[in-house]
Amino acid sequence: MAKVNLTDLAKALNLSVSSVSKALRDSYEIGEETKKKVVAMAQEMGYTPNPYAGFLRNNKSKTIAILVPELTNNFFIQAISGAESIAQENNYHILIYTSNDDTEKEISILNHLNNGRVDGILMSISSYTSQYEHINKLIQGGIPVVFFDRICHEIETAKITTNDFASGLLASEHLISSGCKRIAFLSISESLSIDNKRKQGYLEALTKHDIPFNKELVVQCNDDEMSNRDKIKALLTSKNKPDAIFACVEKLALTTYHICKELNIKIPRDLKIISFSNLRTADLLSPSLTTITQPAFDIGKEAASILFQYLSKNKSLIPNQNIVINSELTIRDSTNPHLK
Amino acid sequence: MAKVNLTDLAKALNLSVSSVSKALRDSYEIGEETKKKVVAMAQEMGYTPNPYAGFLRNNKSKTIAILVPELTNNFFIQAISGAESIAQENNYHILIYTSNDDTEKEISILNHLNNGRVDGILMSISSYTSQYEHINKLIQGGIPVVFFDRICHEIETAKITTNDFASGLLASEHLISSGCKRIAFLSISESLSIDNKRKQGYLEALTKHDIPFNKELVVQCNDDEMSNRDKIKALLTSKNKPDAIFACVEKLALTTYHICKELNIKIPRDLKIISFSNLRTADLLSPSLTTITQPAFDIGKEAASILFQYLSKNKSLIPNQNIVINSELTIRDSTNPHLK
DNA sequence: TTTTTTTACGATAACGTTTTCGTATAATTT
DNA sequence: AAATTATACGAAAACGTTATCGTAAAAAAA
Repeated sequence: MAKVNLTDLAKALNLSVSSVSKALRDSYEIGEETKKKVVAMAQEMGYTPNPYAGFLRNNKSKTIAILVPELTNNFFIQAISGAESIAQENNYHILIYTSNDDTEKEISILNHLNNGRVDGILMSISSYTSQYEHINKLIQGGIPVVFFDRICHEIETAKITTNDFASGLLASEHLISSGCKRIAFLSISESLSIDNKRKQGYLEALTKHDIPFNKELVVQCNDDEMSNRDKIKALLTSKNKPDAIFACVEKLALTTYHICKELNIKIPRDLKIISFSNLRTADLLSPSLTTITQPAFDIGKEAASILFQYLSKNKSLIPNQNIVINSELTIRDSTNPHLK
Repeated sequence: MAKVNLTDLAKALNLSVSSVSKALRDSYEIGEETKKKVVAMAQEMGYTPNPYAGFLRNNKSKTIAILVPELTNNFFIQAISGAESIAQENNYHILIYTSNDDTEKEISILNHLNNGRVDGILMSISSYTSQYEHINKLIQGGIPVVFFDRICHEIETAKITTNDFASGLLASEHLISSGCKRIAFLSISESLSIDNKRKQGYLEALTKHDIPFNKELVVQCNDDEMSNRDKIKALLTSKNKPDAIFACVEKLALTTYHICKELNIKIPRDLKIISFSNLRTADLLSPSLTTITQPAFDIGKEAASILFQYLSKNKSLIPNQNIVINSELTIRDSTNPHLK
């Protein structure tokens, strides 16, 4: 059951390798009957082209990479799923990589991709990445990069995000309109663009409604679950504890839920919570969680579409552009002022 | 900024291409000083080997495929994450494919992979797959396949599962010991091995505890969310409605939760629920959900480990073996007999 | 010193495609 | 009938590696 290649086919057909190749690619140079014979024989002998030979010859791999900080994250997996759907349509293959939110690993992965293995890259940068040479190297080397969600402003290319500032403002105003006066903001990263924008929205809401900004109400979290627990617990047991929490990412809202359960803090009576989240069970939580839901699937689709659009044009330089797909506020019990 | 290849390097060093290649692969045929010079120059010129040239030459791609029915599924994504961690350790790359639980697509994807694009495949079969020629073709063609979770008994290779029968028995007995007498089983597929085994465990529990089997209490669901809703709703509003539900997969438990909310059925008072699930928010649901949690991450790790073990030995034929990693029962409120 | 062995490298084929170019035959035009 | 143009195919180079083999020069053994 040895693999059959073009040479085998050509011998069986008494044709040259080049003619067989052309026949299979439906070239005008080959007669109709010959084409049919070739296709039939290819079918019969179970011929499948060796992809790597073609990649080598054409310098194109029909493969893209998706790099995300983590896989077990509802947002990222939905975005990947969206990108995958577009990739299937375009007959592209997807290589998956995770950086574990580690800049070193991100650099290492991207460096390994800078060799023609992929035609393009879709990525969300790690929270701590602040130097971008490794990404610029790729683009200069002719491998287009499209950012989604955790984007990098400093690099000129396409960036797909949601309306983070407006959503941050909306979320905060929703809390304010629910009667909250001491709103805490749980941040996941000081350097991340999405985090900053959401925070800006939060600050804008405070200003707009004449609520004094209190530094202690901004809690700087990170990837360490344990340390986040401690920080949030400290916040919720402090003298001037907040009456509401705006979690920048889902994970922090869930941590808060756990802590509230532990400390017997009643949501929404004692504390209202809103969060950016793609949790499918938000409405089944106890209490159901008010969320800003990002269109993760569509963001992934859009990112992939843009990339393929330029790849099909053989344009590796994607002009700078910011594409924004709006999030949706879904009001549930965790911010309901009338609930005990 | 053209890509530099071995020829460029060789010219710059006044060496032959073959010597440069050997030097970079640390061959004993090359002198120490020369090696150093070559490595230094490679670094300086930013040489990265073209992977496809090597793949073509060596007939090895250091790439595996993972094929799952769906991505937006906690179990699969955790399993993929586990496999990915092992792949990173072994410097392997991962191509991701989804079949959308569609046998046709599964066949199409696997056929496209039967050409040396990947060195091996990790997969969970689609619910409806009942012919296995497309998989056998791969194995006979020298591409090893390892199954995880949704395995295929008919094919001789490594299969990683959890203890489905024992867990199904345990789950059912837990419901029985919580006082349930009319336990419904929500099945996701009649042909799926895991589904059958869990159901066998369920049946065994009934027999063991002298509970008569009632055909109407086995609800055959599928991938159509709407039709599942109807079926479960019909079940819960029928004359002989159940006092407990054992959901074979997470999705069906969540659908049941939604329906109960809608119909105002109180869990666990009116209906107890247990489910196979990898939901991270199971303990935050209203009420918290009693689960059989599969070691998804470990299953993925194990599947990848087995595959790499044979790939590194250049053995493409993996002997038949069933590896079982046990699930864990976590008792929560949804099956608590003392709760109102 | 002569012979053998080791060391260090180069030439070349091969992996399986795709594509450019050349050309014999057949078809068409003058 | 002669000249031109399609038509249908083959030869060969190229993509960038790796590995086999051959061989000078240097080192070791005789």
